[in-house]
Amino acid sequence: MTTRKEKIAGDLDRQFAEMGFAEQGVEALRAGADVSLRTLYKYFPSREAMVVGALEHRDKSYFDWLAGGPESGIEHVLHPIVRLGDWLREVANTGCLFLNALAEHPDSAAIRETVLDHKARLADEFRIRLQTIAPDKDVERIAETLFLLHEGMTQTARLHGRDRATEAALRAAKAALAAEGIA
Amino acid sequence: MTTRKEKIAGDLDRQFAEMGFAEQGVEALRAGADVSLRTLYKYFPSREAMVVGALEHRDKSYFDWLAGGPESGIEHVLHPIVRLGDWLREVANTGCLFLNALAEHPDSAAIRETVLDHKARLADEFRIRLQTIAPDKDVERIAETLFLLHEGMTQTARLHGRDRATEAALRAAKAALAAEGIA
DNA sequence: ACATGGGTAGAGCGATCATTCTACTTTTCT
DNA sequence: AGAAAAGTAGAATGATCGCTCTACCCATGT
Repeated sequence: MTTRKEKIAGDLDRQFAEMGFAEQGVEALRAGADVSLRTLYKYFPSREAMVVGALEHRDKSYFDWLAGGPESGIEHVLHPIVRLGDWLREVANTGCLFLNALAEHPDSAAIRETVLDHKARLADEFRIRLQTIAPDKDVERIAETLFLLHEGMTQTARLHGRDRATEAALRAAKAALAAEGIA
Repeated sequence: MTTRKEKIAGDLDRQFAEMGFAEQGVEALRAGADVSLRTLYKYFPSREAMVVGALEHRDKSYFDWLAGGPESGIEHVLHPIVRLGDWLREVANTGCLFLNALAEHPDSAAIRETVLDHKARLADEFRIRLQTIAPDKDVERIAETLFLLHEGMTQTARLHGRDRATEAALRAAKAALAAEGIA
């Protein structure tokens, strides 16, 4: 079951993603979530808390999105990049919500922490998957490369189109894995 | 010789880079550029024009920064990525000013155009360099990969540190070139 | 000498911002 | 049924925003 707070957080996520952070005043957020100002402030007592709430919602959504997929082989490792391609095609393609938030609020400690936490967990995702299929390799180093490709793909997609970006990232990932002796 | 407008644009660039776009009101920009409000508005008749001016200044700075370097071989192609590493170490490491601006002003046509123009020219930079050393290869496709690595490196640097990001990008670039038969 | 162009300082304007508050209604639980 | 909790609408507040305007200053060139 989803609580009211979670529902509102989802609405905030969607609105920040569609319209950016700067252009969305609290009144617009309220209208988009279809709640009263009082209720909105009850769950998210400041605009900063609304941003953090939206990011936490997006964090959950995205890791849910990555769940499943091949359990072994190189596909297991590449799966997050493939799923990012699906996300860009099916959900949204407006850059990284976390990095956009960081760009907009560079001196909010709470937002910064939420972003860094999400990105650290994403890097872990690649490490864990690599550890599963190639524990004898330099997992740390290869995971860093895959993480970099994931970030680059997100940004390139909004500039050059999703499909070109997805293809480039997957090709580069395979080349990087091959160079490390992972086929 | 640098005109007054160019000097102010440089100040705007620096301020947006250091403090982000959202937190900088026009009065703060004025103070940072050490001019009067009237003069600032004379050269940049709106806040949007100030953002565009800063981006155009950054565009020039960055392509100047990429100039020079090895004239042949794989180093010629990798040079922009090496120089990005220098930039992140010596100049600033706060993500991409252009993408940050786009995140902050998603529905300003002028800003969007300035950003897309810069990124298109950056992609061209890789194409031209590839054309020089490997005109028989699929320049378009390989350039896309290098562009993606450049973008990913910029974002990864502020999350995981410049040096790790630089190493990962260079390694991935070499692997991608090797996979295409460019040594 | 003095007009002119380009500069300064900073007050003022209307709009919008995040946030709080009052007053009322609906839902939920016992 | 009735109390308590949780919702609604939306006005009010004070701060800040982008931007304009007035009034004055100081170089420079003929």
